[in-house]
Amino acid sequence: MNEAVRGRDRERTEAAILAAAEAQLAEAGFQAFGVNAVARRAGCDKQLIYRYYGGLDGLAAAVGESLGARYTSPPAQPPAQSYGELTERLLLAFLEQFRADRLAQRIAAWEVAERSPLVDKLAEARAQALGRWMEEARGGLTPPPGIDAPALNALLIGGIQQLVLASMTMGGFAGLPLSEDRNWIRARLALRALIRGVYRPAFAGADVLPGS
Amino acid sequence: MNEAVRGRDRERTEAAILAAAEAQLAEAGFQAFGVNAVARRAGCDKQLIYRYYGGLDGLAAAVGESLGARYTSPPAQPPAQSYGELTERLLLAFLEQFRADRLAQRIAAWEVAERSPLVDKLAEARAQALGRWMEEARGGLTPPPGIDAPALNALLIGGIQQLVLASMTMGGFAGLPLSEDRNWIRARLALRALIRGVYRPAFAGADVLPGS
DNA sequence: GGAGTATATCACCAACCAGTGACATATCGG
DNA sequence: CCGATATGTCACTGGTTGGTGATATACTCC
Repeated sequence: MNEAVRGRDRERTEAAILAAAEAQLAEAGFQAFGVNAVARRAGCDKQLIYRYYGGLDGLAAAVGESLGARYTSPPAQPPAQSYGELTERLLLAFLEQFRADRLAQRIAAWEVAERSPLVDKLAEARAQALGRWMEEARGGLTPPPGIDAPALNALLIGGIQQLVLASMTMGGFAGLPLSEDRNWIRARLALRALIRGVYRPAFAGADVLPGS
Repeated sequence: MNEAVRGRDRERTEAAILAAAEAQLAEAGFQAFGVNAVARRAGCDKQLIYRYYGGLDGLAAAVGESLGARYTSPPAQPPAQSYGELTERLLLAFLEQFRADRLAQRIAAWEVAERSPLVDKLAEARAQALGRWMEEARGGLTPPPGIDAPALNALLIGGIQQLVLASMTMGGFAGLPLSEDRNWIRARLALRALIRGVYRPAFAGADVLPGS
């Protein structure tokens, strides 16, 4: 993707750099996310990263902005009957979503590894996208009284993230070998059991476990 | 801690290097865990790291071995009446333990950031220590039928880890501002609610929440 | 005391990194 | 057509890293 290939087109070049940045972060991880590596991958000089994005920080901010579009609304479903049912659907969907999104995984790993203005922008973008995604699907439902939904969600979302992240690097977590699909089914069932346990007794149907 | 200070004493030097390694990893994180940094902190030449530990890998392995002693058994308590009660106690204790152990946090963050023989040794040591710790407290109790304890534990432990790690770097997680102590109480209550939800109905007493 | 060895330090290498100034060339407006 | 500007490339600095060979110094045993 050098000049000879694509001509002198700033827009195209900027797009190429942004794409290279996302690819580099997703495939090689945040440790290998540097000006040199991105420029190499984009097939242009690193100077352009400084000129067009003001350095790696600006580039990361651009990645963050382009991140919002990744969280597509879950496919239209019959509206949930209760907050518990909604939570179950959302968190199971989040598991699949997150498991399939290497870029989000890398950012999540980055968030817990280091604090820097660079990762702050990405983390904020990811958090907002996730927040919007959940808010959009909520449909006016509110948690039943006596239920601290934000705390419960934080714990469960965190558990999901940890399972996915650990499965990618260590192949499992806390004794669960998550390289095998059948153990992912166990994880989904456990997640469902936890959710149903706290949001009981308002549970009637929905015994189908998506993704299994 | 150079030669003039401590004399020529291999044992002492090795101990100094190991201590420096743990301190460096705990305080500065795995990104700053390198031969140069450890040697600087230990006040000796990095050559000694190669001579005595065979490089950074061996040093990491040594850190891992010395890691087992960090997980002290929880203070003797009246034996748990049920597996659910035991789980509640253990996971709440794990939260406090992990929150206070910067070294364990750094290793946990490392585990999800990178796969390398270096982190493998540390991760394995941490996993084994955690496993022993839980096994030791189990006291012959077995999960009730229909309960997938390993999967549940993995999810909940993962959630705890994620909350702690995210609170250290981002100051919160998924909308929970974990810089405030009162929100940590919410997290503990949510954890307890989740556990009690799945292990119901075998719950009678134990309404005191440790650490609040 | 003197030889030999263990211990510690120094000096250096090649590779990589972020960042910048100078230069070349294509494109567009007068 | 020619100059100005946008775009792209090159070359270099200063700094850090992991790793290694050579050297200096202290300790030990004969």
